[in-house]
Amino acid sequence: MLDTKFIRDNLDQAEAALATRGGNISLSGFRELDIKRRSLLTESETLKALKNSASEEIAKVKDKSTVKDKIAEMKEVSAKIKGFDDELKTVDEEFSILLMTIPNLPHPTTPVGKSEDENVVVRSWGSLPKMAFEPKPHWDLAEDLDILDFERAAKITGARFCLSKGAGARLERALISFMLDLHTTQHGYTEVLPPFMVNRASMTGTGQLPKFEEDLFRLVDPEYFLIPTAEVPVTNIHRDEILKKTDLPISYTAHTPCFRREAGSYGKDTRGLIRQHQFNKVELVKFVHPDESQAELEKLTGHAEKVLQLLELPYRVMALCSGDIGFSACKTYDLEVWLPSQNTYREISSCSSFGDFQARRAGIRFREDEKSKPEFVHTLNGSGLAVGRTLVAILENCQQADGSIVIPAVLRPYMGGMEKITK
RNA sequence: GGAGAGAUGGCCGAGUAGGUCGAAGGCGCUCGCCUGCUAAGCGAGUAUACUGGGAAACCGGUAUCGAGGGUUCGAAUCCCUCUCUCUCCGCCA
Repeated sequence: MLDTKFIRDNLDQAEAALATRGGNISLSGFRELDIKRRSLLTESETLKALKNSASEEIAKVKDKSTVKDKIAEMKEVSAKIKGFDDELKTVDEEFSILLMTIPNLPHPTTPVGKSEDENVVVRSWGSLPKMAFEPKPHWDLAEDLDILDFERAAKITGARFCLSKGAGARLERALISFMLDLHTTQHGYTEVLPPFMVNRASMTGTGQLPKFEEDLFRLVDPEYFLIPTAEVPVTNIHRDEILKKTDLPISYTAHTPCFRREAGSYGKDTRGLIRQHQFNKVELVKFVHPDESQAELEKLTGHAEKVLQLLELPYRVMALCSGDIGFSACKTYDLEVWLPSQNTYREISSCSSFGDFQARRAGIRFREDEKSKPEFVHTLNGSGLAVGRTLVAILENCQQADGSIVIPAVLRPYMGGMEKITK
């Protein structure tokens, strides 16, 4: 959610910034509703002040029969107030829906561009594997090794689910442990294990609702949502709280499964593990002082990169352009890992700063010092990493001519010393 | 699933035959005084949001006693619905 006072005073500037996201985001309704809302508020509150002072007088009088006229008058005033308040409620709802559906303003350092084609390569790491054979896609490798079973998962549930088996299941578990251990012991994050279902208020706090309900799995009774990312429950840990400045920055890491409808992506990535309805992810979430958020984004991105470096997987860092960043984000770096079978880089982590956009929605604040008014913190998060896609990258990058997989050295302690996955 | 109890400010905790209660008191915290140091003591202050005025300091209005609705001139106090917490019973990983 944007700052209403800021938009009120800088409507053109805000509109211009939003225009760089593409689409037609008009703020014309904002001014109208804002004015209407405030004028109703003034009328209603003036009457309420009148009513309050009259009530006080009535209270002082012992013999109520002497204030009959006043009581009758106030009855009318109350009815008028009700009228204004009903109208105000309607306007407020409209106004808040409008505010909730306006995306964040891109950060000045976010490159301007229309689509993902205009994202900017910031840096690359590692050298691409040289294979003296045709690299196989991960689904063929996994099927030959009998470590992933898509067909049976489809039988159990449906399309876009996967059953991991044997060394595959263990490798996934190893990756999760490795990532969590790295972030908690080397990068200063606190591990949390949150609920995988959240309520509507939490989804609204981080920006998935009200606009993106069709992307979510929803339970009907009670109405809960399966989390599409740990960002949701973890950022909401501090919803409606005033944090101590000395507590900042707060850094959490969490492994959770993530659930996504993937509506509207029916044709894409239908084979393999790239796009699933359920996948594991280790998430990094930070609550920081507003002055630190850009520096913290660089740090957080570095923490995600470290995972790829230790796994010796080649990747590149992309700065997403204004047309490609997410709804709540003001700046985003994507990490893209090399996939030999596709001869391209694919997203494996997305690291974003949100400014005070989420904090304002979710009411997450801090005080600069004891006496000052609460201010909104800045929030950030990033994948560190998407586990399923990491598994894909390992299978594809570490494959051998005979179809076996050499396990990255850092994972071997988590695999009981196993060095290679073979038939 | 059944029975019962509860939800008040940073925390604890008063407040139900509706009226001067944004809310006693205590703790904590901040500032000042006192004290050789520490402890103790004394005094003052200490919620949030929206909104009007002001360059600002600040001043005014409104709302908020879990959430929403109702009764009333007036509700923390009465009525209804919902949410959450706790206790006991049942069931269960």
